Amino acid sequence: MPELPEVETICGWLRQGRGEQPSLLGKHIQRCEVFWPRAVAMPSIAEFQARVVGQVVQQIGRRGKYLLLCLTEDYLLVHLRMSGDLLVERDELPVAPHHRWILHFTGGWRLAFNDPRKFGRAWLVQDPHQVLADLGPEPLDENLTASKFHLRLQSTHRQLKPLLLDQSFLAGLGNIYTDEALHLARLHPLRRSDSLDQAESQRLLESIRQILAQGIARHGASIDWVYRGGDFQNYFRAYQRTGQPCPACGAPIERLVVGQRGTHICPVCQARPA
DNA sequence: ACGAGCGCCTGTCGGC
DNA sequence: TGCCGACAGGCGCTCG
Repeated sequence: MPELPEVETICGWLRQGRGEQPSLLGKHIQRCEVFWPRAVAMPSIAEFQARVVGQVVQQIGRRGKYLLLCLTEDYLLVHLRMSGDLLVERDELPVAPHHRWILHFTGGWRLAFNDPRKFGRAWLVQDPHQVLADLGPEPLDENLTASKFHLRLQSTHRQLKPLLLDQSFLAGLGNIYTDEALHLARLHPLRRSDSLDQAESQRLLESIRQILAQGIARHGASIDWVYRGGDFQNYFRAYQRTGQPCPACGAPIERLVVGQRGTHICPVCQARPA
């Protein structure tokens, strides 16, 4: 499920708690179970389990689509990929069907990584840079100015959509928020990045930020069978709205495939490049 | 440098 | 009803 707003939402819930669920800050890891070994990318399962036990959660953050738990001695990084979720739940509950690993805390709570499609991964490392080194800038970071963003776009000759999905160009956008941002910016996903003028680049950056801010404010999108509590799916402009009217001009939204990803555009607002 | 194709996985949905 | 292909919020790899 996870793009930047969903990961940011989960990050906030882990940090601040949610309803009955407590914050994980200060929680002491007592035991660790792994049910799907490939869900742990690094280190070995044995070392992962041995090292994580006894550590305390000190900080919780996000970088791109990665969740970062800063522990006493190590960092636990989690990437949810397509279907992953992190759940804080009572330790006496039965293990749900798609739980891939569980951290048991003292005090009767646990953190479960649930992931039907098994694409998600966790890393336990001393230095997060080992995993995050190739990530591009955070789109919401004010240090990313419109002129810097324009220069980054000019530095390559790629289709806008695959470029925005490239995490080394910009960290955090996925298929939903890319389609939404391109629609808001009135830019066709096949436009070449170095064809944008200064004003278009600025419009794109502002659109990305506006869409991400809305997504975060709505606690992300909840679609398909995975429900997590966000409702941004009710405000989609283009994504998965094939045939429905464009909110700006009323023309029917079209679906095409760009870079092997389903892509949704308004054929009127987002003019196809020559 | 860039993009297509494919693998990794499970589940859902629409068509026949 | 049952089967089958298309598709799904991601990303790393190979190949041209």
